[in-house]
Amino acid sequence: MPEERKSLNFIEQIIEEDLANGMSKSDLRFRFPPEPNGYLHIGHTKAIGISFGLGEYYNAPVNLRFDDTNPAKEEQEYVDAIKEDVAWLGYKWDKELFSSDYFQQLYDWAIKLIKEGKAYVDSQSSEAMAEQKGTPTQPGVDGPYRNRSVEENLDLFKRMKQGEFDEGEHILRAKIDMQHPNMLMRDPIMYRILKKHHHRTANDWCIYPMYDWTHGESDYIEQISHSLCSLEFKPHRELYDWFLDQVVDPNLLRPKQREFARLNLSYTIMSKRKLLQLVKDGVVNGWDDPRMPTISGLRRRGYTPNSLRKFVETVGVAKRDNVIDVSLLEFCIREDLNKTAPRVMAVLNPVKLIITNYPEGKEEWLDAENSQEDESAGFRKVPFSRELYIEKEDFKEEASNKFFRLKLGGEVRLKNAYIIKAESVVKDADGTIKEIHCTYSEDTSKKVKGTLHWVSIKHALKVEVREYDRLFMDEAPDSYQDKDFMEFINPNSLKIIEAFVEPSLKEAKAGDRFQFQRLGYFNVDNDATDNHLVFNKTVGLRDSWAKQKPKEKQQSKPNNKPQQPQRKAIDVIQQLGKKYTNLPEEKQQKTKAEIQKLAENVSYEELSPLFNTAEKKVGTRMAVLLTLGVLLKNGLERNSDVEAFISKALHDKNELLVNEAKQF
RNA sequence: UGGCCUAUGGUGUAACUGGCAACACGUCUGGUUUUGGUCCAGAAGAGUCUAGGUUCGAGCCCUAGUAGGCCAACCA
Repeated sequence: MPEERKSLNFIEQIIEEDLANGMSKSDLRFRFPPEPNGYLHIGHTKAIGISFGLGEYYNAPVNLRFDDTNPAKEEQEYVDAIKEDVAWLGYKWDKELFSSDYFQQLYDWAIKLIKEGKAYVDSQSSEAMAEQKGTPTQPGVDGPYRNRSVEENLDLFKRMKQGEFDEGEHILRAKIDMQHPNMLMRDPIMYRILKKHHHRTANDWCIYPMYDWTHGESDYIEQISHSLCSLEFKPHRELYDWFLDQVVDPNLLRPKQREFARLNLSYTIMSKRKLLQLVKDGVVNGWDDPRMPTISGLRRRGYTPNSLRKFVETVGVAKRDNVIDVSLLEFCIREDLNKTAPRVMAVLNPVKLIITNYPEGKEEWLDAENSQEDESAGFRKVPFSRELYIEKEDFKEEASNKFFRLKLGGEVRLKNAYIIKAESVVKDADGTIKEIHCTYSEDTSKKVKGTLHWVSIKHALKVEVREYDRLFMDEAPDSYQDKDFMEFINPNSLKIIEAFVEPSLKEAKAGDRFQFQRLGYFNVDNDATDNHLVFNKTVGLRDSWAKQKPKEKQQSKPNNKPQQPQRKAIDVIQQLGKKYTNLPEEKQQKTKAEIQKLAENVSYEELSPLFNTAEKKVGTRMAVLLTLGVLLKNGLERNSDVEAFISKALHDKNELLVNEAKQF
């Protein structure tokens, strides 16, 4: 197999290098370390995809480790939700672990550090310590307790553990360097007193280790080879390494922290704190509200694990800040559902249609294809009768011939059924259309441009449909320092309507996904009951008609815009010039002729700014020179700028340029 | 008066470690179609933040700028 060389992202490259440098493949081990203080969102999906993806790729174990060092915020509910989400995405963790499993080991190591004079108990207020810490631009100063004796530190720390002090009275700090340029190295806190119930260790502890002290050591205990996290932890790496230095056994594997850019999605927010606010303020109905960017929200909305995995894979891994367009997410779910979702007919915004030449009381059960993308999906029966619902949007009394749908006197195909012709409408006093009267023909072989979906009124099921729009109206709602993200909430993000669906949907179960033909993908919400179906709109179909409509309006106005603004000759010349020097000679000649031809349409005013082109852009200067030649031939007078440009070309190192300049 | 990171079409990532900038989404044409969907064919759009330098040759290496991000929680 000629094995197409797949390009590796920078993390994969690091791993490949480590492997090349002697690390054994069997030493590879990863971890996903969520804090159980909220639900996972789509940003976490990226982190999960990276670490678990690497695990799958290298057939290496991946631990699910809950980083639970802050009993004030963490709850069992979140642990359960996180496990459910990771499993739902289709990943299998090796071990389910908790940082709290390591509290004793961490404590023992802390004692060791104290004994070695590398940690001390500080007894100041947090304000005093903050002041001594300095700022990013100013070094810190040593505090008064920095040089306590080992004995005193040991005594104090043990008494902290025994609960002799109140919260805030003492903390344990690493003794590093208060003047360090990296603020995290200015004697970071290792332990604080927290007299809180912990979801796992209950009241066993009243001192809890901080993130930095816990994380690297946990990685080390688990022998994680590559500890991957997001970019904001980059400055922590130095401290991560320092803490590791204090305890590592050179015979054991030493974990390596590497950082990637987190995922951002347009028109949404990704902060757990802000997501929690949406839940608490009742803006949404819980963490799994289908408008939420949480994994549980997307699941309820109808997204598939596959689509999400494909999405994070497509997005890639790098180190620069990014904002992914939601359209990519939508593409991924459409792509997946197009292949897998059975098609059905549903009318969301009905208008009554009567087929006047169809016998009253007659009904037929017609064959309908379940999926044109999947032959094995087979057929089902849909009932047809004299009175139907179609979408209001699908009918106009009059319309241009760009409108493929039904209009008076026009013909259209009813999906899976007959061709009908609109004859007349019945309106109420306001002029609202109440009924459309049609005739039908049983000849279905005729070619007509439009095909409409429909349901038989008599047989249709009345259901609830929840249509969602983006939760925020701004592309980056939490990017403003002077505005709160809540200001951008879209008041119309949820629309609940009553709709009619074909009777085959009667037995649909929560979670089932369908394509409502010509409309979009929908799934059955958990709120559905046996006699009240509820559907969520996952995503609409691509709609090139919706895109055209605004254009149609514009066309009614006097249309005097040039269709395609002709590109300026000078721009084309610049473009040709770019590659000039790299071209083989034959092509150069061709390009040269092209430039000279275009030059006829260039003015001096357009050309002169290009005299300042950077020296190394030889190609562009070449093109400018050629153009200048044409202008001079056509009677342009030489001025000092022109002379200077030519002379500079004459003295260039590039032979081509010099030769050309010699022509002048 | 700091430290660290980043800079490639509208967006996101590539470019075999120096050889005429590729892929996906999006946009626009055209074709097929009992979904204005899917599918198929094609197009436009970046000379790689700027300025120097090294080189026959630079997105890639060097120097100096510029812009953006992160760092001052007893959060993770």
